[in-house]
Amino acid sequence: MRKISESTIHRLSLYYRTLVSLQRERYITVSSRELAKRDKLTPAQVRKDLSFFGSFGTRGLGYPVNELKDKIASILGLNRTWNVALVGVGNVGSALVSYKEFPRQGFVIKKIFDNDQRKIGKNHKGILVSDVRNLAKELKEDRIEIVVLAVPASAAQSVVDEVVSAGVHTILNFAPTNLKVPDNVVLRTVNMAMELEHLSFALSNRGKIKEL
Amino acid sequence: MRKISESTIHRLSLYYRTLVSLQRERYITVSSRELAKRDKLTPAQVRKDLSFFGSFGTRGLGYPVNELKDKIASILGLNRTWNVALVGVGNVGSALVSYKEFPRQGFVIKKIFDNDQRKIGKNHKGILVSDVRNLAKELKEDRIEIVVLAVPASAAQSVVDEVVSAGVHTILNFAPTNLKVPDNVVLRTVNMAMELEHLSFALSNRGKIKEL
DNA sequence: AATTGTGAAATTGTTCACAGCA
DNA sequence: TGCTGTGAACAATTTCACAATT
Repeated sequence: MRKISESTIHRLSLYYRTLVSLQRERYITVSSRELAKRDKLTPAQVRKDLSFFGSFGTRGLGYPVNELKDKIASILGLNRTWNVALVGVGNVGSALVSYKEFPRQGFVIKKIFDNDQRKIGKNHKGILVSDVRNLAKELKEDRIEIVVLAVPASAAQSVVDEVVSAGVHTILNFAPTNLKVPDNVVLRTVNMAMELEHLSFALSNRGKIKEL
Repeated sequence: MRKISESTIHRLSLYYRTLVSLQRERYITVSSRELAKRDKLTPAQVRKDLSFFGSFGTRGLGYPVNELKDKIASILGLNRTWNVALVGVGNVGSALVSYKEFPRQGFVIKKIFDNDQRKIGKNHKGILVSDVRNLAKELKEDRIEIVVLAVPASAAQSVVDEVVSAGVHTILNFAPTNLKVPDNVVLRTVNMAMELEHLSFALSNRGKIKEL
């Protein structure tokens, strides 16, 4: 099977959301043209993306919404639940605990860690905050598969090192810092300042930007 | 001038951060090799990117850290401040108000809006929360240039419509929904569930992913 | 000697255009 | 007829490789 690029995965995520909407709107089938329109892509792109995974469409008719949604869910790993741990329950961490899309898509926060004695032992949405000193032990005990990092930049690298050594190889980082991880670790960093920089770039360079 | 692609802007943001670090580490010059290493890119890529904007480097020596940082700051529009308004001060909004990177990079939250009477009039980090019913008027009065949207998905489209009609054409959206905007509006959406989907995809398809 | 700047080559990603099927 | 699936054409991006410069 040909490898799938980052941008294809991103588009699959878009298709997934659009298919959920179409399902709510009682669509039975959908054409590549309609999918493309809703996600601001071209019909050819949609067909190319989907043809990666087999022939789901019916010529003349389009794609069956339910089936396609389930197929994409399964490709994205959304047809099951994932054990997630959150490290750092400050401003960003608290927002993430309440983020309803996570459980909806199967991302279940099983553990919360912090290093602040005032927070440890407290309850966040039904989850007791653990002492980060027990991080490695508890990550293993609870078979955590994904760690979400919402600690200050200064603490991020040492937490990552411990997470990795505890055997968790999939990390979503919200700390605004570059982290070093071994090659076998999948690390994604979300940096909100960098998102704003795209906008200030666009404002500063109206017309020079190629695509949104 | 050739147009700059999305991914080039993203890399410029990376370089900017790395140059800030290098400055703190008292580097005077830096080679494309060192920059590439820190940002997990290739030296050729770094040189190609930077050569877009002129010849800053010195052959045999590398790039002057301070000058290059300032140059990239100016390309990204970070050499000035931007008036930002936040709409929605729930979990995500509260986190954004406290996000220290924003003011550091010149993104100054001048106004906060909400539709919850219990929140209106209250103070968030020194900013009074305004009634969202006055949105258009106050966006204009305060010459807001960027709006950050942190409202529930169900409210997002109507807020966007009002923001656009008030003349603000640059929006960062945290609501997990697809928004329609006119072509002249720059809209970026950050969807944390989609970020996690990349990770669940990676976990489900170890080996099929092309790049991180 | 070290490192930039850059055309040319290689690779990757997107769109076209049409055969094939319901 | 309408729409998928896909090889081929095209476009964009990345990497190579080396002359130019300090």
